[in-house]
Amino acid sequence: MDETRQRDREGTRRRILDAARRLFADLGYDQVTMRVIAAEADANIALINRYFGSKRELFAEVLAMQGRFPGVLDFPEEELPRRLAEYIAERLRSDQASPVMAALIRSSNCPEIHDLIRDRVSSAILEPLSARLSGPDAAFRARIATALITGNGTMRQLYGPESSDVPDREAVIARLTAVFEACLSQ
Amino acid sequence: MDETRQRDREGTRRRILDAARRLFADLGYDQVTMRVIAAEADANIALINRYFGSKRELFAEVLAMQGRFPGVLDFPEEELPRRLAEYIAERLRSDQASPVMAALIRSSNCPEIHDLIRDRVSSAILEPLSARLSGPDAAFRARIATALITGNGTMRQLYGPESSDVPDREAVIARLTAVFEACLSQ
DNA sequence: TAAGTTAGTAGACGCTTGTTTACTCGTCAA
DNA sequence: TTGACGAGTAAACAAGCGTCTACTAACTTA
Repeated sequence: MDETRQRDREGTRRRILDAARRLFADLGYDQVTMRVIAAEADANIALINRYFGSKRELFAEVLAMQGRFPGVLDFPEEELPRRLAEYIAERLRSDQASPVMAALIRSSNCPEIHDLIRDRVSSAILEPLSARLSGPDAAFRARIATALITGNGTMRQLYGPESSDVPDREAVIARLTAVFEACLSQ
Repeated sequence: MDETRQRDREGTRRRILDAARRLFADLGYDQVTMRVIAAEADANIALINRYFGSKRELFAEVLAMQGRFPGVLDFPEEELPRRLAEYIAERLRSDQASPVMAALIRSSNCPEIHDLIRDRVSSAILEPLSARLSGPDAAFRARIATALITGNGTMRQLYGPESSDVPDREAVIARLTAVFEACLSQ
């Protein structure tokens, strides 16, 4: 590459961050190498460590980019099962899962970032969900629902987005709503 | 090590297999190195490939060791929710999860063995569970229940075996039974 | 006892990983 | 025009990985 390149610190930083977000979501933390991120971002590999410090810190910044678990949790308690069901139903077929959610599931076994993952699941899903539940054992009920959400991601990862035997959207939502009600009800 | 060692092909093979089962369950496929397996088995590293061909084939053999998803599925349909709930409740606190189950969850993101994991989940959980369900959408209902099982494993991996806010066993089983009923009921 | 088979060993092989160093050169203030 | 700053680059670094080869030595068979 003999061409001269623009000097654009902020732009390069953003390209790296975008590439990292895509790749971490698609492949998980330890299946993504610095060289692949650099190539995808069309940047030099040394710039990743220059701008972010390390791969781990880059991953932390990717996690920090995204907000809470998509607006699903911003509803009154009695609507939560239905909203969560719709969210899962959407993710069952659609090709793109939530990047952060995907990164979490695909990276949960990497010890280097275990604390980042755990804190993120806590602050983005478990705690806000638990806080919305009234009655006893709110934390435990939220934990079961969270297990269902992450488990759905794992199944999707194993079997791909389009499982042959998923019934129509109506039935899926009805079923999942009932399941979340069983998780979350007082 | 100047000591002479016993020549015991079957014994060495079994030591390697046992060490691999433990380590894969505790750490997942790609966090376990051949050298660590060899050390844990007190065997030479070259013997692993001699006896099993490759790391992947060793993992396949570890998966093949174990039978179906622990007897839980050998009950009539109407007992399944309760049995599954008891199984999960047990695994919530106890220190040792099912080795194969743990290995599955901790390794599900490794592309090298993706097909092994998927086939194993299918044959050990998804298909036998689905086969026991009557009525429409059996495969989908089984899939939700499987997501709950694997998701529970993921949560356990993130937060450890002893989560502070787990209610007493009675309440846990009651709650989980209701959730599995919502998953599996016709 | 001599020859052949094979379990076990030590060490290197080629490769990939995250990270770092030494350098080039575009940009802008003095 | 000159000099300093810093974005961008190429190459190397040490460490780790799965795998393989050449060898030793224990057991079996003739």
